[in-house]
Amino acid sequence: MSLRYALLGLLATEQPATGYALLKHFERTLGYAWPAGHYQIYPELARLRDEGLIRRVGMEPRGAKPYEITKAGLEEVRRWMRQGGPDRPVRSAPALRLFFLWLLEPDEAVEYLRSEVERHKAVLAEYEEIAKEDVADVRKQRSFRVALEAGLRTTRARIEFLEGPKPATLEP
Amino acid sequence: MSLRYALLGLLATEQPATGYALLKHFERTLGYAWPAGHYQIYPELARLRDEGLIRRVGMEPRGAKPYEITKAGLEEVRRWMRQGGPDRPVRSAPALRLFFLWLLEPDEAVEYLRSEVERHKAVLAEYEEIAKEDVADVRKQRSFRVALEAGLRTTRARIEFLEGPKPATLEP
DNA sequence: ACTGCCATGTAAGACGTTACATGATTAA
DNA sequence: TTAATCATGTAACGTCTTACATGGCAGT
Repeated sequence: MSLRYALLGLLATEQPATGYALLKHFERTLGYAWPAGHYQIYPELARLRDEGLIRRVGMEPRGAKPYEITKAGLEEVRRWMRQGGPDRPVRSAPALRLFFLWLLEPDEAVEYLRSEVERHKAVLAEYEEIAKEDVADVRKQRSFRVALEAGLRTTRARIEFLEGPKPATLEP
Repeated sequence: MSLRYALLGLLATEQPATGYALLKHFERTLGYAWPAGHYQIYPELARLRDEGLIRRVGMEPRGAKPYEITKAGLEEVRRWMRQGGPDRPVRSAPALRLFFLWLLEPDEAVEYLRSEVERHKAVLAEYEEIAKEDVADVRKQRSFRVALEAGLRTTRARIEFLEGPKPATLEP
């Protein structure tokens, strides 16, 4: 049920937007917190429209359909922000693999941890790229910087952990 | 598809175990990385058995059915560990909410961040509890301590972030 | 003409959650 | 005998992924 709030939140931030424009936001930033593809976005927008939480406005060139959030939609997403959880718990396959590192030969485990460091460093580089580009500092967009900062910090913490002296713990 | 590897990994770690015993492991430790309920575990065990990755052994008091991993199962989970991703991306509703903090009044936002700190501190306390109890240090269980340490570190990083000076950023 | 990106949608299947359902054993 | 915990399962429903499918417009 979080996808709808992601869409409502984006539409509250950037008034009229097409499904495609929203998709690009997921690819660039939001997707790090809640990934979604076009196959999910278009049907959900139709549902939100049917429920009166968003509405179609005008028309754009290639059959693009811009939407804006309604008063009811804004109330709905605010309600979600206020009442908070309980949310679906987070699932992470990389975290799961840590439990079973002993199944690998020690050198394989070391190699695995190294590859994880690389993966995280790539993510970090993407975050830093976004931090550079995204100089927008109007009130509405400041939350994006808060979210970005959270991403930067936890990613750095993971890298620190992965580069620490754990491999030794995995010897026989 | 990660649930099956979680089950195979657990069965590799603790030889004969019933579905119920595995469930308890999810509740206590594994669930922080990959939650699962009995409604998922029992059908998946049946599938793994049909595929010859685990097998039934003996019987226990109240209709409990102990399983152990087969050679094929061990190979399968090792394969999963080696080849790594691509995994399904992580979804986090709390991370999503950070993007839309501006929808709340500044004092509500501060209150929300405070409640998140509390939630994370509660998780941290649970991790620390597990760290105390779980003194098992046989080879097979050492990976559990690695996973635990990862959880401790990222949770601490999030608390540090949430307690930092962000609220100011959210003023009008 | 062709390539690439813009832009939207659906169908089938995999995966996950909630609710329903049942019975065995132990401790108070 | 009653409550709690052990122990297993299924059905209906919701969400997510993969694959299929289509057309508009711009640049080369």
